[in-house]
Amino acid sequence: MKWSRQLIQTLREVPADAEIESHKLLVRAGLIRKLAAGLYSYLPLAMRSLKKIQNIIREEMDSTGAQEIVMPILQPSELWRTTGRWEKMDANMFKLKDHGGKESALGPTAEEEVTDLVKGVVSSYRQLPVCVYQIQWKFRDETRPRFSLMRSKEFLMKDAYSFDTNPEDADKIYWTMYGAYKKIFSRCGLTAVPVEASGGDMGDSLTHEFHVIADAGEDALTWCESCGFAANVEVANVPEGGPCPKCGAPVKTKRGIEVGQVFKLGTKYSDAFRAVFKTDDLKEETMIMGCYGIGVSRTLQAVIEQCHDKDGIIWPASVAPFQVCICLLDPGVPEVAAIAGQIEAALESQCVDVIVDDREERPGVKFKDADLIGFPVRVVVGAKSLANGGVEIKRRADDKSKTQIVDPADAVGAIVSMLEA
RNA sequence: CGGAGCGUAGCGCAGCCUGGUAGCGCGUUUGCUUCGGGAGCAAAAAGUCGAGGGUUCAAAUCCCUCCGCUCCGACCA
Repeated sequence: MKWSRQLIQTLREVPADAEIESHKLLVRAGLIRKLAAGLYSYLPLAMRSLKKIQNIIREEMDSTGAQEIVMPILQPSELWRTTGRWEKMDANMFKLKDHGGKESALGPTAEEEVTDLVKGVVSSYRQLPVCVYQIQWKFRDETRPRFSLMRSKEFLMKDAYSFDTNPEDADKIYWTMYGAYKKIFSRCGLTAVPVEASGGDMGDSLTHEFHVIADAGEDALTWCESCGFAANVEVANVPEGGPCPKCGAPVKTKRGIEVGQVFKLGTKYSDAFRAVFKTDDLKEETMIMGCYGIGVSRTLQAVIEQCHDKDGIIWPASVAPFQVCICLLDPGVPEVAAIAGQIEAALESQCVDVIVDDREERPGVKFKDADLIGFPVRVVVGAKSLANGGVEIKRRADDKSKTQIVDPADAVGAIVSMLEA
């Protein structure tokens, strides 16, 4: 991929309306642009990362046996009236009418929609348990959108819904999802911790939120380093230095970005929709539900909030827009360009995402931009590097002293092992 | 939704108090010189000064109304 043909525009100056580092970097590195408050366009670099996050989510969800579906964003009001949430969530929903006056909402979530769907498809215990998920744009009429993708009016969410015949199985899938979430966030390069949380209007008791610890986070957490207890202050509001509800040791307060949440819904929605199934002894029982959300676009920002330094983003290789950037310092010198082209082709043949900075820019500009966007591995190919014995390779996360000079013939192997490190 | 601040070129800003030809930096385009950590010089393009109304010979500037954006708080399935 040639940089000169990509829609990438980095900014030297910090956008005036950005407050936190990840927001500044999203804009400065050319990942997003604002349309209006809480509404952002995703440029190609952001899309590449977003797709990688989605694919990690898909792989982990699929491996639990969950099945991907997609449901309409536009949801008729009757669905919401069935559970009483048409009025209850009024302040947070974008509502609209069609030409005939029929009311609908842009989906802020999909418990009603999925319950209605599964109710129509499933009628026997033989079809259960089942777990479905979608990755779909969601809409919430936030009174105060904040920090770009962190709290926006339109955002990408993975929402999964489980349907079980008995509480034991429902419990099992809850913890299966809990485990899958840990893997998903870990594979995205994030340190995300599950904390006990409150269910809000969603359903009953048991729920965990997954938080990326960050000062910029919107949620306050009670944190015990002695026994590992962690909870949203909504459920355990213990002042800093106060006794831990579990072990009595003094607790700390931290802030977190909520990137996911798992809920046990029980029969709140299946009762409302009469989502029932036939048992093997011909009785009718109500499905037991759970729901499991991940803020996909918010996760993208959380990665940046957690992985950056003064020079820019430090992408984990798994979700970087490109894994490797080849800084071609003398694009006009045919032999130099040829070597860059050979390395590019060899990397691509090994399914490594690579972008070649072939722009007519001075070296300093290319280095600054490579650091700002934060490609995990930077390769420098130039007349000077070749005179010094080859090409330079360097991990973004390391300082300059870690630069290696390798023979062009050995570059691909060195780059791949650097990516795996 | 309450409180505070801000809207001037793609981005960052000055000018407003004290009304009188629309400015600077970055970015963009062209040329020359440069060329290993955001180069220098020269030239150029790009603005309904957020919108509407008012005052005035004259409004980016003063007055009124509205809209938008940001932060703090409330809210957050």
